[in-house]
Amino acid sequence: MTEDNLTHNDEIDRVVEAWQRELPQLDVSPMLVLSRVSRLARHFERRRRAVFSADGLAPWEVDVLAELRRSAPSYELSPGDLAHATLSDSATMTSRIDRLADKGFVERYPDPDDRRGVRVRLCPNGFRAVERALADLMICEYEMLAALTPDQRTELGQLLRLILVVFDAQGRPKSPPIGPKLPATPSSVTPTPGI
Amino acid sequence: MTEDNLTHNDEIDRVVEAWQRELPQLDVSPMLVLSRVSRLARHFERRRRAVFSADGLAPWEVDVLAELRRSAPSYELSPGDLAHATLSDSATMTSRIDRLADKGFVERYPDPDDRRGVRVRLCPNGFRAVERALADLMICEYEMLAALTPDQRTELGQLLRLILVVFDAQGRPKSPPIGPKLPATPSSVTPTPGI
DNA sequence: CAAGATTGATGCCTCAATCTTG
DNA sequence: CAAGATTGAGGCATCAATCTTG
Repeated sequence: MTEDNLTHNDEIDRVVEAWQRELPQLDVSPMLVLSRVSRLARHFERRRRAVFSADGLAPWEVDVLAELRRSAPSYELSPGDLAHATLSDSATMTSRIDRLADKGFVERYPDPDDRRGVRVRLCPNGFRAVERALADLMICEYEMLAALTPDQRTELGQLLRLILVVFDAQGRPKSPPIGPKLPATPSSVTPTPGI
Repeated sequence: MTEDNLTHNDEIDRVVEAWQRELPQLDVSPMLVLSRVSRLARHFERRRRAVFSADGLAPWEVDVLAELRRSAPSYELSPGDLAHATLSDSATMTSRIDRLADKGFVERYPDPDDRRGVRVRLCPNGFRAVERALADLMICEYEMLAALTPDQRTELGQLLRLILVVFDAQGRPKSPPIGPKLPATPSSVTPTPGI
């Protein structure tokens, strides 16, 4: 019965097949890439949560600490930098820094060059935590890619980059890089950024 | 022109380069795949939010309604089915169904075959909403993949499936497929599901 | 006014019970 | 006891408004 020839294997294959049956006039083939990306990201996030919980950390904590760790040798960034780097809201970052400071992982101090600004510095405590978490994470990630050959991993990374480059290149504007783009009523917005 | 050095282009290239500088002893190459997946998923989620907001819908609403829409011809599923299909918590699904029922998109009624169970049925209201949202989403997704040739899209989908199959195949057990154990010592776990 | 950061309100998700039924 | 669904508590994110400084 279920002896399909290699083509119908994961959940997305079944989803796309169902859409083609229900809405034959709609081309849902982009799902074969993007729904898989979403779904895989959710699985990955669950793994990250499990791995980090062994160290008493949450994924968002590692995200922030890792950003600071990589900013060596100063080990400090502004909240705005952190928000942009982690693709999160500015208000979210304020809250995150509060909690990380409470745990002694980072400390805040006023930016000497700009009185509006703040600098967030990584404490030794956070330094050790993030390095341990990262090592654990790499073991987990390595396992997740076990089904791929080295060449396939390289190829997969390159293909994903082709899509990401569009976002990260024009990524400077903190506003959503591309507007809602003609859903039903283009309400006089979105000057059509050149893709 | 852009033929030779297209190696350092997206954010993940810079991240990996920084880690190799800071922690040369740690192999972070899995990030070239998995960090890109995560990051792309976040970008994608933002787009989805923007697209659906034009229809007055949230991404999680479309997720649930789409699952019901594809369950034709009955157009009904149990909360547990929906939770599993959308990779979300059982409690989350209860809350979602509450809110969708308030909006008249779905309705709940007791399972005639199992008095513990509940059936969730798609209302005409939700039927129309999800079909419109899906059409808008496909336009958005198509644009996001514009940088790829058809062959590249196919290839990318296949490579992602190789990873997903491992999750979706053994996905039956509701417990996290792999325990939070072994942060440092790969002792005896990971039964290596035979692809 | 614009940029940077913060605050409070609101909404959604996760987790640990709890209740009912098989 | 196990499965299915629900509840309430707590945590985190998002949004709009605010305050300060360039």
